[in-house]
Amino acid sequence: ILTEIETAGITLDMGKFKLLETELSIRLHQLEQQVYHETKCVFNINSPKQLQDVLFNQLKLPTTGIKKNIGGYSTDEDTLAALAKQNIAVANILLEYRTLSKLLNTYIIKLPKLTDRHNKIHTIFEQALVTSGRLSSHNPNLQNIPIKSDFGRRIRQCFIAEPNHVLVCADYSQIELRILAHISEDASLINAFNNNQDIHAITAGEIFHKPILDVTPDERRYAKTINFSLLYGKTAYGLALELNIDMATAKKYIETYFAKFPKVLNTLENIKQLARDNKYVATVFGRRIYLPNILSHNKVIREAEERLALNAPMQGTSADIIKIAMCNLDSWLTTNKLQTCIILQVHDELILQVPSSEIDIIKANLESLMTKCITNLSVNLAVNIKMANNWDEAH
DNA sequence: AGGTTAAGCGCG
DNA sequence: AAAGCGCGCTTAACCT
Repeated sequence: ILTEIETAGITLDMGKFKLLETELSIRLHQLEQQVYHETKCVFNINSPKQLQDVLFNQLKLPTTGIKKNIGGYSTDEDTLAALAKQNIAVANILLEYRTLSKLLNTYIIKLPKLTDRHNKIHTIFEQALVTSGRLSSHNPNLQNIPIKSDFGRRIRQCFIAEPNHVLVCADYSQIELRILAHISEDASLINAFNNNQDIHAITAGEIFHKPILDVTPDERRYAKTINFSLLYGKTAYGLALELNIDMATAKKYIETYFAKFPKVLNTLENIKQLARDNKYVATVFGRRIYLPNILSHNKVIREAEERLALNAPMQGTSADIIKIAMCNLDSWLTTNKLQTCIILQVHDELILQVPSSEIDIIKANLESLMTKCITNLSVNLAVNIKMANNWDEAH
């Protein structure tokens, strides 16, 4: 078994990267000026220690409710966002500086230096490293290329197809929640997925006791957060923090959810009990994730292991499914003597580079290759497929 | 000079 | 006391 796979590579638009670098450097310089204007302090913004000193010792900003770490008060995103909410102008400037310097230093400056003579960049995937069974990407990591912000999307636009090719992006829709629906055998969840309904809106309808059509965007957002929380073993405390609501309300939402979907509650409790009994949990396909610390006398360690136990069957089964799909797709490409390459995998999505002449045959077969690669789930799988000349538009 | 840890943050 | 799972990368700070 190959544990380490070097990919065929994806082409970068070097010119676009250069333009982004110039633009971002200018913006970062402006932000530095603004930080000086607000603080009248000359210091290294990238130094957590110096920033902490400026914010809480020089400017004497309020420290109530601010997280602490070993060195004192934290200056992370949550902290700065909390300060921004109190109309502290420098906080917003620092937040933008953080985001942009991360993008510039980690991606825009580094990636173009790693290309080969064809302007292609190759990552290495490890197959047998991650606890849950996912792939791991390094040198460079191409599984954490930005997408969320505007500049992030512009970075993705720099990942392009070779001439006479397109990038095809195929991502599984809500795969971990579908696996939860399968494991819990909850009829209403399975039904919702099999009829391609909006799962977060349906959850919101149940939690807020109203018809799906009356669900507001905020209610849907809450439900979406709760749905994801289930997959990670999040507590009412964490939910309250994330949604910026009080803990009693958060607790009520979670209780209402479990009252409406009792089989999900049952499943999650079962998983924890199995973990304690066996010292492992398993994916739907029987692959085990061992949990040596599940009975630890240290509560912090034990509870962290419990959250891992809850998450591992869903994350692990999802990892199994996409690996099976990749194997099937690869042999299908080989038997049909196609030039299409699987060039990246990002946990629940595949990126293919497809010659123009093969677009039709890929269009006709990719969806069923990915959704029909397994037959033992009681819930359908769904994939979204898009194609374009760059990774942003294909996503 | 060179290695390691801590803080922080990019993605699913 | 802690509170959300899985990763890898960069910078500053610390250590030898």
